[in-house]
Amino acid sequence: MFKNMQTIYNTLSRNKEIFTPIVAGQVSLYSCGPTVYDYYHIGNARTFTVFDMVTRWFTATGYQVNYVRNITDIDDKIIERANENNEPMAALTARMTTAMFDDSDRLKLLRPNHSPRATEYIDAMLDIIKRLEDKGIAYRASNGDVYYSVRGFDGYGKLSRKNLDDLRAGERVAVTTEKRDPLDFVLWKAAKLNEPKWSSIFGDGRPGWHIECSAMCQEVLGKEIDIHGGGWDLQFPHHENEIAQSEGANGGTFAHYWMHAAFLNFDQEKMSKSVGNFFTLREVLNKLDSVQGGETVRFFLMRGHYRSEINYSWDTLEDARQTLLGFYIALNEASPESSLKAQPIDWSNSYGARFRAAMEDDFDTPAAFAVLHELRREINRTKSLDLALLMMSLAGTIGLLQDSPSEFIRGAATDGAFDIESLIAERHQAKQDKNFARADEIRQLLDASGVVLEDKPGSVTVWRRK
RNA sequence: GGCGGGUUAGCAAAGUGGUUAUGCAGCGGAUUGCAAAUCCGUCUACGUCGGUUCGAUUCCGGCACCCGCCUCCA
Repeated sequence: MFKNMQTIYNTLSRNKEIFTPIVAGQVSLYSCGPTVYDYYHIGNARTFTVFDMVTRWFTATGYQVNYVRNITDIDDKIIERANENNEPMAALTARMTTAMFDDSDRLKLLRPNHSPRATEYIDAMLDIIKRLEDKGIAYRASNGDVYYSVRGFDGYGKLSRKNLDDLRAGERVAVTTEKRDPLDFVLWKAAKLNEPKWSSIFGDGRPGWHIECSAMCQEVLGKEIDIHGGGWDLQFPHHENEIAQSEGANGGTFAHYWMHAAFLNFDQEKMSKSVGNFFTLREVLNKLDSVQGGETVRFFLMRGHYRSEINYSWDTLEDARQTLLGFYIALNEASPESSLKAQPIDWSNSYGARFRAAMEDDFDTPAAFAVLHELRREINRTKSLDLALLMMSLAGTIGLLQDSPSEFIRGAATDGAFDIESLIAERHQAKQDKNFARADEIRQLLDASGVVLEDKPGSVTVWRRK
């Protein structure tokens, strides 16, 4: 039933190609999730939003998507933070996992089909490590760690197009004498004092970071998946290492397509926790209107193509909000009373066809939005309910414009201590009395507290948030 | 040093070998008591130097600048 072309940027080939799933009509998607030691920042939010968009789009066009986003709940940073907080590690990760889902709900992210936690897959990790050891591409070091031997896997570097000798030339990693090659990475870390540990045939210890994703992906989705995603910074070494581990242990092709979301920058620089120039999503949302904020951030994050870096600033966020508001105003004008519900889409429609063509060209959301803007103009011209339904249905395929227009445009309660309706009534009377000075005074009063009045035909005045 | 990405009008952001991207802002007009919203119209582009071509922002090469990865990182 679904025959149209899909192209996905494939970082292995550098070319756009026709997307061909392993099983017709189904998409298995694994995206690296957060390490739950703190609230996540809006850079993380971008990546999550990208894969939420991908999931929704595939679903909207007839695929059955199995979307997995893991939760890393064992890691150096978690241990460190738990110690700092004097809090049990499990309490910290539980708290941050809950916060992560709360924040994600506010961003209107769909819950992934599965959100596996690393600590629940230790056995699967150990099993992979054992198989790698059996194949001679993992080895036990004298300090009790188990390492992956990058020289033992032919394809090492194929994703990030790095070669081992170049990497050696620029080596900046402190060389551990335990490693046979400086680029070998740890699969199993020998237990240390006061750190969580699991017993294993390799001795007590805990897993390295990279093996966690290989194991969770394999256990939940299988040894071969359609799409693997994450942020650009994960391409090397994390994803390269995942390939080395999974293909090293299982053979075959681990992931058929790799999608990497570009960075969200601040002051033209990558936003990251290690640099400290980051804003948490909840911090940003708390500064925005509680009704409009979530979708504003979501829309802002999708205004750039997922492979292009975008810059976060208050101005670009506000620009996104104004634009989004314009869509909702058009919907509200077309359907002031009833709330709209997304409908099945007629893709042969000119707008639908072009929106779809844009999305199928490697998820070109900016081009898709251009089509929505055309629709918006036509809706404003005609007040067509059908077109309004089409616009919100199209936008709905990627999780936008699903709120009640009348509620969205008004936003949360205003901070001014005004009875807006009675002021509107008073202004209406003033206008009838030709007392325009008072009428304007009322409008300015409300405007100062962020409420805009609009006079409609038939002596109707409506208000919305500025 | 190795590898990768980028440079589009005031800002944001797509895309294309020749024909309007788009949004926000600006300007002119319609509408309005005045506004707002909306509609109509409209001005600012493709880093730089060469090459290929009838024609390049778009392909190729050099250069400059910016960013990222190579260390935990979305």
